[in-house]
Amino acid sequence: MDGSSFPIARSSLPEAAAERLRTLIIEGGLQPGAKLNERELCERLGVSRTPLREAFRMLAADGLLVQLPNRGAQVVALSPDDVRDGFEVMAALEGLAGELAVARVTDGDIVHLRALQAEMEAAHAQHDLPAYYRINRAIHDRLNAIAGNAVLGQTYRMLNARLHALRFRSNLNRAKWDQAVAEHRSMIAALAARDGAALRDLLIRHLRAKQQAVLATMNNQDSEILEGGNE
Amino acid sequence: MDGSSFPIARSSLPEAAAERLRTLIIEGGLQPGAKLNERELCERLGVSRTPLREAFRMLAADGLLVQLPNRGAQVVALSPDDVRDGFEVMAALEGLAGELAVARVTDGDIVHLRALQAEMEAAHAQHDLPAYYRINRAIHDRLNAIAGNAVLGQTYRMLNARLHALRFRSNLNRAKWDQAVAEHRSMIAALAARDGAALRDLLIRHLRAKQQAVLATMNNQDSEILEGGNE
DNA sequence: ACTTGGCATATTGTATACAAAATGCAAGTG
DNA sequence: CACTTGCATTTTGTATACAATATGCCAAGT
Repeated sequence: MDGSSFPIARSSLPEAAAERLRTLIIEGGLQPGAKLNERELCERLGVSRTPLREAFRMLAADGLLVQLPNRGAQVVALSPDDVRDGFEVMAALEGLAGELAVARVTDGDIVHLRALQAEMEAAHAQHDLPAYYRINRAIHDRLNAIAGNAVLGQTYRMLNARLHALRFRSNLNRAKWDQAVAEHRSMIAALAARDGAALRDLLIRHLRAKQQAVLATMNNQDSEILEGGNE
Repeated sequence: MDGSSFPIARSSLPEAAAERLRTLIIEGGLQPGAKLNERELCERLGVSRTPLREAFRMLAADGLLVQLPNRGAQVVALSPDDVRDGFEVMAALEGLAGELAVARVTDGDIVHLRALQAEMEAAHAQHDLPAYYRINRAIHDRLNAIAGNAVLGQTYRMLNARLHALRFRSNLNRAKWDQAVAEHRSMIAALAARDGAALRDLLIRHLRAKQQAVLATMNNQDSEILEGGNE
């Protein structure tokens, strides 16, 4: 369940195909709602239909695509409700991660997180949005790792994959970005102070802000997103 | 994501096979740690290997079995840590469900839940443990439905499937059973009073109690569970 | 002109044949 | 006698052929 006992490697053709598809979906190479032709994808990925279909099942389980019976698979198109719901659950999970992390965090962890925070502030100062996203994700992943709950980590990653595609499309304005960076600072402070309730609160509010930002962006681009991407 | 838009049916051979395997695993027909021979299962389920393997992928995504590369699939054997972690996440999710449910619950829902509660008390009075489990599950499912968060519902069901197998094996003693029934009564009261914080608290404590019960049972039967099932 | 039925095509679903990898056993060697 | 090494067997992984289902088009009828 935690993956720590896996002997050495964990690669296989279906997993590799799933990974390629995952990044294609998340980074926009495959538009939401696009239907996935098996043969075409077979050629593109250089695999046969059998492993590709297993990859489909994996991604469907992750919620990245839906499989209609006898009608193939298509990239999931999240409705505003799905986004609202997803972030609500993410907020609860992150809140739990915060509470658990406080109970297990070491001084070394704090040092590490402060270093990441410094990197984030640098990226912020240089207006480097991709770097910001990367470091942001690293911080949240780190927090989950500190929480030391394998099930939480797995659930978190799964949900995150689904929502990550959207965050890429959210246009973070300056004020919100400033605020997000400040929130991260407070979060690390709460963790260092071992204040679980405060950290939980901060994380939930942080996620709510992200939720609002993404929903606002979605509504602006709604027509565009809903119409596009079908063949 | 919420499944409400699915035209009519949702059956297919892989799904049917997955469903059969799921119940086999949950109800103990397949022991934890047991390795699944593809050909043998093909004959037992009357399907070919291709759909069976897709069923494997689905169940692996649900965390009900693990797939080792080139070494087949085996029923997951949850460690005590996995159980602890799983219930921790379940508690957080149920807590969220409680909060959300308070915001959306109707009087009709309350009537329905009270009816279920009455059934539960009857089962309890008659020492009908299977009925109790069934109704218990119905109540929690209902609460999740009222919460109206599709992502939460899906995540909940997935985790629940994993832990359900264990709950079957937990030997509920009289005192704990009494307490659980009483807790359900309080939960419905809190919901009727629209007291989200209280309901959240009750649910989390309720899950913690279950966690403790299952963990205690696991430790008692540890040797049995860990040794058994590998032919 | 619009709908409806049926046919041709394309696409998904399943079974199976073949390839590759792992497992277990036996024989040989230190 | 323990350990290793190679072979035979079993089991999993992948490709592909065949079947079933859906899709789109065209024609015929209202």
